[in-house]
Amino acid sequence: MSDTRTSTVIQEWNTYQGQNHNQDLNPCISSNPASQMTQMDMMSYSQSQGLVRGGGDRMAEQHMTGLSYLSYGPSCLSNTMGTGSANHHQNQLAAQQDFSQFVIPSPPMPMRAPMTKRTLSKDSMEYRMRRERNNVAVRKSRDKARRRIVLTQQRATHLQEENQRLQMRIGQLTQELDTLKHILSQRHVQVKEDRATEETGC
Amino acid sequence: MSDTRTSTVIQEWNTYQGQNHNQDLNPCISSNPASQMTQMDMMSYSQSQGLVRGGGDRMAEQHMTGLSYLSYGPSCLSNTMGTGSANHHQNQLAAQQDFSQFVIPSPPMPMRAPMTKRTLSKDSMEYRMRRERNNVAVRKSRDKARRRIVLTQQRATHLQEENQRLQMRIGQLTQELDTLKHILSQRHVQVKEDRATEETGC
DNA sequence: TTTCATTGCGCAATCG
DNA sequence: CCGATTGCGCAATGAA
Repeated sequence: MSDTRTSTVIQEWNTYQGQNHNQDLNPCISSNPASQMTQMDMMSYSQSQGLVRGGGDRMAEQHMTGLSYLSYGPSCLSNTMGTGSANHHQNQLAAQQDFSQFVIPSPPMPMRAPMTKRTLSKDSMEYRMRRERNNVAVRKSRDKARRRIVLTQQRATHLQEENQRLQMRIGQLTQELDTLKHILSQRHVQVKEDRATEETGC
Repeated sequence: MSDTRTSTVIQEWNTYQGQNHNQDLNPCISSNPASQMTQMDMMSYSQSQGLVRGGGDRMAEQHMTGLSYLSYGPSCLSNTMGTGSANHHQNQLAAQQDFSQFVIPSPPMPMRAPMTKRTLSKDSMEYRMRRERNNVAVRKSRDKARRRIVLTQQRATHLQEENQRLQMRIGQLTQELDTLKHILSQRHVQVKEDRATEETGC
């Protein structure tokens, strides 16, 4: 599943635009989030939702087998592209590079309206709320997974130890059993001898 | 470590920009993936190493506390923002909100030139190459982790079963031992009685 | 310093 | 519709 996409990403990066994105903490800026609103630029169009990216399109796009993406001119895409997630998916698709066939050929495709349902936006408070809740859930889920892994590991270790104790115990019991069996066999001989003596004696 | 960032994210989202990103697997494309990556992954790219990659900037950026980024005009930043990762770090730091003290006060800080070395990428082929190699490494590492987890789970299950078998074996041996001990004790009594009889008989 | 390996994290798609 | 999971890419960090 994961092997094929390696090189493909590379081509996609071409579509990237400058985006310095980031940086982590710039002291001045980060301090007051508000300041950054710089980005508004993006929202200028983004939430307009109907237009360019709205969440709606998101859904539509996904199932469109990437057709919608073809339309991306390097120009429009370039600046809106997200760094993180945006890429992955495209990569996977782009990797094969043979989308040309899909572009026109598909007739049966329903191709739903781009943003039928919601504004979904990126800018919407709604969106951020959802994202934040999901992030919390993700952290929770991962903590749980981590704990589970540790417990399983400990359980295995414990069982391994107990196992050795049991093996040892079995060794002891077997030994003891052998001893008793030997004694018993000796006893048996003794009895016979006694009887013989007994008879002779009389 | 992970607790504080919850709310902070919200503010950061302002910086977000649109990005449609997306899409996952195109049926046609995804078809052959997986297969082998397991072993070849390591060597596949490893040897390419010599050419482009500079790497230097990455380090620089990280530890510059973002100073170099300040130079970024809001304009360029706004649209270029990455969706995914860029945020986190900001969050973590932003959460503390007391960076103002660091901004000016730190005199000893070397503060290297903003973009002295390289264009800093994002657009650079170099950057993409590095990212892609890391993505491969990450997938490899996670597959490994997943396999390890499964194996540990199986090991635990196996040990548990063996454990039960051993317990049962111990039960059998103990039982057998008790039986023999009983028989022996009886024999002992028998011998005494015999002797008594013997004496009396004469 | 550079490379690969790990790890924490957010995003988006899916699953219950 | 919501939280839980999961695969994925990014960036920081560890180790060689």
